[in-house]
Amino acid sequence: MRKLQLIEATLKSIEAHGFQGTTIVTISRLAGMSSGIISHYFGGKQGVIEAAVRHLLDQLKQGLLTRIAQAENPSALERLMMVVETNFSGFQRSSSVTTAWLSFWGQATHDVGLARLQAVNSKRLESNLRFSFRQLIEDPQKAAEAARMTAAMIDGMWLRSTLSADKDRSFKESERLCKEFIHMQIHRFGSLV
Amino acid sequence: MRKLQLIEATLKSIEAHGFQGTTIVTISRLAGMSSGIISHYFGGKQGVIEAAVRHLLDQLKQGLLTRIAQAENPSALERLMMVVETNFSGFQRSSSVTTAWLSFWGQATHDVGLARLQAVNSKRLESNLRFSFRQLIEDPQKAAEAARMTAAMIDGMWLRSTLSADKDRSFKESERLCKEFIHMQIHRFGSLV
Amino acid sequence: MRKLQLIEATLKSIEAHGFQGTTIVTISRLAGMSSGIISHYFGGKQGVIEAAVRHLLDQLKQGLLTRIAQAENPSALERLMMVVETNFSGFQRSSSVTTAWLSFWGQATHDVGLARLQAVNSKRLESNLRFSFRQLIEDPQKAAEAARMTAAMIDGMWLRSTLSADKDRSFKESERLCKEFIHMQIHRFGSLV
Amino acid sequence: MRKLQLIEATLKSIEAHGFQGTTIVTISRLAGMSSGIISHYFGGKQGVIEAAVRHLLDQLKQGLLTRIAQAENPSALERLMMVVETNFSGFQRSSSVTTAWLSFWGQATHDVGLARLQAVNSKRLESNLRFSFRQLIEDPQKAAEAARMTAAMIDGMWLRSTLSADKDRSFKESERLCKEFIHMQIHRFGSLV
DNA sequence: CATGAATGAGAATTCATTCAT
DNA sequence: CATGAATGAATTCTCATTCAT
Repeated sequence: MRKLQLIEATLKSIEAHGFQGTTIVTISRLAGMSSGIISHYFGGKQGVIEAAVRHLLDQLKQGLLTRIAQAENPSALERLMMVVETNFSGFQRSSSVTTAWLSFWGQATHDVGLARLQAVNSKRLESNLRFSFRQLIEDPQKAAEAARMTAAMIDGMWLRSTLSADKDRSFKESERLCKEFIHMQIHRFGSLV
Repeated sequence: MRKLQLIEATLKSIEAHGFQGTTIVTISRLAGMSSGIISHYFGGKQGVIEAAVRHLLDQLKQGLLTRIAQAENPSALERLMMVVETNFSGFQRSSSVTTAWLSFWGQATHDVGLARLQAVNSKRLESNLRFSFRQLIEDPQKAAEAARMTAAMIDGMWLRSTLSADKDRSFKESERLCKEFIHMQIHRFGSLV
Repeated sequence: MRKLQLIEATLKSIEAHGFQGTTIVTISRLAGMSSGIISHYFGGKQGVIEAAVRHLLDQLKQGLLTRIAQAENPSALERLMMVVETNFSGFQRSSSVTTAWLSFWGQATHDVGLARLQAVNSKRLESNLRFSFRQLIEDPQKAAEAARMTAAMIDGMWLRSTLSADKDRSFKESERLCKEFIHMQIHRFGSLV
Repeated sequence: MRKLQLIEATLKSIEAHGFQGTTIVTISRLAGMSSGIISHYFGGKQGVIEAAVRHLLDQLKQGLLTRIAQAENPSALERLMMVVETNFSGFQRSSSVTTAWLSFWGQATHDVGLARLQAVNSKRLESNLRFSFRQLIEDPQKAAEAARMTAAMIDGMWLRSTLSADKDRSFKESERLCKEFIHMQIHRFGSLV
């Protein structure tokens, strides 16, 4: 309840003031609460930041699960498309989220807690892709490679879009190219289709 | 001379203490100089940070130019390989540089100076790739797309390697896969070879 | 409450360390509070300085009002004496106040905020005097001149006393001479008495 | 030579940047010299400030002496007028000088060196006036009082003019009123004319 | 439980002084 | 003699954390 409001206020603050400019006061004011509440609920500033990262990761995970659940018995190819769509969903495109992601990456190298979370997320993306590719590409080696490349393509496209001037257009084009890349992979190596 | 030493100290400090933990004191101490020297040479902390980014961008630019100059009359394909090699060179893999890059990306969204530098760099990579792809792929649309995808692949692979546990292995594999991806593109669309 | 304590500490600090030697630390220490409190209450050092000036001006204004209120239906001449007495009252003679006034004058030429406050105060003294002189001197031109000269006499006497070695004696003598000067004026031009 | 240039630069700097904003760099830049030169010639910042005060006092002293020398055998009344004229001369009205005077007064209470210089100057003005008044007013007590009041009137008028919005007009009027005040004194007490 | 006033350590910046050239 | 690069102490301001109400 209040925790979630504070997490959302944290993302908003990072969007509005940047990671450096985000203080306990900017967060609590955006949440319409007192500054003391953050230490009370999260133990400190560090705590609410980590909680916000966890929230982003969870949104990504839940986004894919929801998509899969809504489709009935999706094919492997459909699942791959869903992975892409999830990573380029409106939520992941939103200013507050993109700015936060970038900041978190920068912090991750010096915060073991964030680093661990980041590693889990990174591996999950690749593993999700590999799972589906394996059903389409016979050679496990080739499937793993396809997953690895697709993961990089998704992250790279997302990164370049986030940092581009015309984000909306760029995100749209990125999603298209990622999907095309997946088809390219299957076309080349696929033998099980 | 002294300016370069301070820039290198800045990168070292970001590696050692993180972007947030980097202060004028950590930088000047690593450079073996007084704290006042930074304001004297760069006008302030902001100044030395921007100078450090410019330095990284310049290293990337010079790295490619040097590579091209050393080869005599490199083919378009060779040039593409050189772009990849430059982005995965030892310098770009070094801890101080990778941590700095990540931090800079995080800052770029709230610092117009850094944002501009980042935009220039991003466009240069894509434009370098497009230039070479155009000599190998007849359809300019396809060549542009190949450049765009390759740029994302390079950035994504670099990002994932930087954040991975076994960076060395990951960087090596990343370079291989990026090159393979270029070949894949030319194999599919190439008609001018 | 706390604001007033800080203002008094500011005056004490200027007395003890001079205007230049007065820092946020000397003020807060004299007030027995933390240094951060000044930014919290006054927005910064500049703020507490301006508040202190306002306080001095207010004391001067209230000093006269109180004096007038205590007397019942004072005559114009009595009011003129009260103006003099107020400007040479114990408060205005106190070290912390005299040092502060001198410093403020020095600052006023380069601080628009202080300059405005100083102008208000200067005009109030002259206008108070003019009001009473008009009831004693028929010619308004002469009354205005008397006010102007008396204001200068008061400021000049106060200034010279403040900077003199034997302040106490000098202030006493100054008050006497200022009053004598007023009588001199009325004796010369007065026609309404 | 160089010393004088630095003193003039000091006054210019106080005019341009205020007393607080005046640094060794602003002074030396205005003098077109290096920053080190000040320590070399005056031993430090404090030194050049004191030298500047001495310069102002000297200008005031010399101003009167020159005026007296130019007139041949001036009468006591003429000498009194000259004292007033000297204190309201163009030099004493100039921005760089007025700002400096005010700053010096503020400093004098916490700098024994400046305090001594200020005392000398203050006494000289009164003593100059007393010398002439004694030739016009028989009662030495009355003559001393006239000198004391005139000195205060001059300082007060100068102070109020310096701090007023329309300095030029105010200085002119001040000079007139000070002279009128002197005549008023002689008219009242004078018996030797 | 929630608030927000108060603390004080830490940061960037300024600047008088020094000293090698 | 003169310079100005380098130093580092001092200052202001920020802000995470604490705690009495």
